[in-house]
Amino acid sequence: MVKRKDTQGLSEEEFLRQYNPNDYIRPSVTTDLLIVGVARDYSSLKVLLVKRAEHPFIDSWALPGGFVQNDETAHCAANRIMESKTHLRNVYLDQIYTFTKPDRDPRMRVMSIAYLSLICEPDEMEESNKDDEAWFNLSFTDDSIELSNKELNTRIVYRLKKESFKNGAIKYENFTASLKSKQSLAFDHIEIVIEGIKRLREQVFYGNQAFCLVEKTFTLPELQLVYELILNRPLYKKSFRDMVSSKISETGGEKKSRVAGGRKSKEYIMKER
Amino acid sequence: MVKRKDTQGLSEEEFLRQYNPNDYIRPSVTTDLLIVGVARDYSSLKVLLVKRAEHPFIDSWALPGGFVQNDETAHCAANRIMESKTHLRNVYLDQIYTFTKPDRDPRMRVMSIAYLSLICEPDEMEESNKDDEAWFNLSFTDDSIELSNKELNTRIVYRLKKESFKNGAIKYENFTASLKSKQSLAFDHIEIVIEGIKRLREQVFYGNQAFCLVEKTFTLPELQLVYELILNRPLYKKSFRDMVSSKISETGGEKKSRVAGGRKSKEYIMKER
DNA sequence: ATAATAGTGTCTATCAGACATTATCTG
DNA sequence: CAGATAATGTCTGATAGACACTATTAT
Repeated sequence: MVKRKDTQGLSEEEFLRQYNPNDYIRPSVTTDLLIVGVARDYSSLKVLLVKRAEHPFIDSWALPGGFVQNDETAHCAANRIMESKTHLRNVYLDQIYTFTKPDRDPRMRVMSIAYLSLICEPDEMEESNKDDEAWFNLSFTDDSIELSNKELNTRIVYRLKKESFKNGAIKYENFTASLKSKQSLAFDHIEIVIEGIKRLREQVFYGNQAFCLVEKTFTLPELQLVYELILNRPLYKKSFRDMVSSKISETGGEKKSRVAGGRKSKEYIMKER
Repeated sequence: MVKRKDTQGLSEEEFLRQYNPNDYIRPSVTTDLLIVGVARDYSSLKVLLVKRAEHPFIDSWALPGGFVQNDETAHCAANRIMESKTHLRNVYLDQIYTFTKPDRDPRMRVMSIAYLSLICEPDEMEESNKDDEAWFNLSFTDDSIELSNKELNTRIVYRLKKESFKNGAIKYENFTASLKSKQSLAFDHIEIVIEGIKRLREQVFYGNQAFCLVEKTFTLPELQLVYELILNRPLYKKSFRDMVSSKISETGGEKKSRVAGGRKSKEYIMKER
């Protein structure tokens, strides 16, 4: 086979030798993680935040993240960061969006590939409340988004405004956030939170993401609470049970709810296949 | 307000001055576009490909793309590339996925932020068949994906295999492609095509993407054909019309279909709101 | 017994699938 | 009129919403 020469009369080996990567801009690339869990009493969703010890945004809370290294994909980097923060492996991890505003980091051009992670580790969660790493309650309505931690006496609140713009022929709804509290999230991380939860809401009814937020065996009241937290609206018990019935099977076991009184719940497990 | 010093005792200005961006890997970042249109006779989806004139993958067909420049977002870059290729502005453009395999470009580390674009320009399409830029027919089944152009006598065919893997607690279906033709797509662009069409299929029923692929006014037979091309299955006429009825309104006009015989179609326009 | 929670039954409205029928156009 | 295409009618089965009712537990 004849070696094909290009427009400058170079073969592939010659081309690669003379090629100078510095002719193009080369931003730094990080992976930021929206790690979502559920409070032990199913009263709210939880998000893991870390307190920045360095400039820029020193002392602000941020999503855990880090630079993508040589010889690893962004997904590998997300897994690596995930394990270093939570000591969990093989958890749900899905690429959400890549954020590329030129000024999103004051140091230099940094693009961030955002990932959504869903975990169920209620025990780990409580004990891991260090000073620089904590689980925040997440509340996300149409008007506002709030990340709060009582022990740390910290509230991060943004007001949300729905804006619609055109994308080609079709209308597109989007949230814009404006800070309402003293504390704020570092960088553009509020946008990552918004985009991540939006995607989770869109997918949870047709996918099985909710099952990542409960334990391996679970009761239907528990699973329903998780759906309700994600969708931020109450669901009818019967309709919900009909909806999930094809995805689950009984284990035969029973579980007592944490509250006083009431009948025992049947225990279920996610159906294989 | 007192300037906050970090762990090394630096203020923010001092920190930014001593910060060295070269401490981290900095890949090149490109935007690649899956530009989708529809054949004038609604017989197939079309994808715009460009023939590579340089190494690597010289003479292979590739998705249009380019490096993200300083002071522009990836979305801006996608718009810029879009305009340079099609002379169209304000078309549908949606970020699909960011591809980051370390060896996806033999020259150096290049990450690609992939965008899906939907356009309706049947007249432009035909005339713009240059040697190094052409519209290919796209056929995408569960078994295979094929990009073909009759005038250029070029067929690019991949066999598809469904693979399922675990993402946390849930199963995830994925396509892996293996080349079946002499010609192939450059880089990992087949993965971009697969991911883009997958996303389009998932969204078209709940979103309004199909309206980007027909003209401003359209008939229901035309719109149904577009849905059927995207979903790769026939739809029942009545169910389809019930489904879209809330999204459209009659213009009062009528249109004759291109074929001989048959009743005139009513003309519709997408409902504002 | 009472309050609290878990689980079922059933009616309605909606909607996709399936197929049949009517309407309008060309030649 | 025949053949082709557009538009509509109607039946069925599945399912979400809404609400009522029964079952089981702790105090």
